[in-house]
Amino acid sequence: MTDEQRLKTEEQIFAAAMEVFFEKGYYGARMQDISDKAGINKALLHYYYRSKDKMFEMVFSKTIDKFFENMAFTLSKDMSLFERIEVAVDNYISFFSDNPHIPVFVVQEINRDSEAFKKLMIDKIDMLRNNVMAPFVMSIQENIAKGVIRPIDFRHLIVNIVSMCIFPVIGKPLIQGVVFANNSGDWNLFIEERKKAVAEFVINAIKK
Amino acid sequence: MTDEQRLKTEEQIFAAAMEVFFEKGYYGARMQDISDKAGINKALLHYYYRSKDKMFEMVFSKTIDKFFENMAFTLSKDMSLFERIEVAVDNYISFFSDNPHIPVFVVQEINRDSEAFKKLMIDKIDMLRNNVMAPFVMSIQENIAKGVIRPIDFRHLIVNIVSMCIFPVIGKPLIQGVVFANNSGDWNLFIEERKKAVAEFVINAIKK
DNA sequence: ATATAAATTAACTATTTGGTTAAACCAAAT
DNA sequence: ATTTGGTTTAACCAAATAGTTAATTTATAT
Repeated sequence: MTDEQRLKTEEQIFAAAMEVFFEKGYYGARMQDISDKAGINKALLHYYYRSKDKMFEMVFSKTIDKFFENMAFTLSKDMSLFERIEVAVDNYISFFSDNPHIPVFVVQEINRDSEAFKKLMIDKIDMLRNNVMAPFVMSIQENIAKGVIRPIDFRHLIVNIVSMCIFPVIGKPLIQGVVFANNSGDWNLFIEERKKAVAEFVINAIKK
Repeated sequence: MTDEQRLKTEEQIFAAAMEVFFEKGYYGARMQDISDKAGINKALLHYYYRSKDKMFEMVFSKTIDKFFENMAFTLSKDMSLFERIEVAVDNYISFFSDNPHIPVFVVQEINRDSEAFKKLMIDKIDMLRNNVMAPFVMSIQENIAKGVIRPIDFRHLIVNIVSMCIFPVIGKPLIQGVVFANNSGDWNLFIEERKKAVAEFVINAIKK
């Protein structure tokens, strides 16, 4: 069996594992379901990934990486504060709604075992804080000093932005019920609109 | 055995079931854990609540009720739009942070079986829409007409408010990592601050 | 006090689940 | 052709799990 095929099998398993863990979470995921989805024998799961725990750990770790990479990507550019906000919001909403399982999965699992998550996060946190937080916070301070925006606690601002981008995806059934009365309306249109709506909302909230 | 004692047993079981389902979710909850926590024999669970499914259904239903009641409570008063926002935000943040397991549980379970949730919600949705949404939306339209606030899509406004109130609770480990660098700072203080910060943020965002 | 009905338990069952094992398979090297 | 080493599978195992049963205890009514 060639290297390509070996990798293919391993990757197929991993892809299947992601799907199942995303949909069912750690407790709900079944090794049998994963091997069925990958089209291989269940024993192969343990051949390539020793245990459910190890397998989950790799899926979770990779997902957190992807999550953080996306959080870090856009804000590292050199832009004005308002541009930064526009681009970040657009990027976050795109990412979350293109990968709707990820936010639900991440929220579920960081609350199931928050210590494991914090340990996992330690390595990536500095990158995020240096590349994203720091320049963003500096930009905020500058604009406050220049009198362009109101004085505001950057922690609340950041949490506000992320909340508005991420919650609609994880609260979709709730929002569809309350806002759309389950007529489901055009959810994709609603999310598309939010890219502009949220950015405007934030900028209006801080602009003097 | 007296009526009080009978009720006491049933209620103890229910309370234990809530705790375990809140903490572990449907898939992670174990009937044995629930009976241990209630201090009774496992068979009693089935004596009072036929199955895990039925028991979960009752816990979930009661939780959704509590959730919706809280969402509905404050906005039903007769206040100005800005007062409404202040009171609603204060109330939502208080409720969610006093019952931090509820938002995580609800988000987890509405995504696990969103159809079951929608069915459950149908009865309560009209109440919520009539008592909360309708007067709030009317107030928004009035204030737009009077030129007090910018024209804004009420759906996005509502989703924004709820997002900023609920997400910090369900994303706590993430936020603690990114914003507090896991020094955990004073989380309770941060949440307390948000009651004012979010209300101000929203009002500034819409005020002309 | 005794009969009756409800509450409670210990012990059990059937099924599911993560994980193992030994044999079969297959590709490449000799 | 045969050996060799990694890959894959069918069959199996032990523990866990939701649910059941039959017996015991407790409370209530007569």
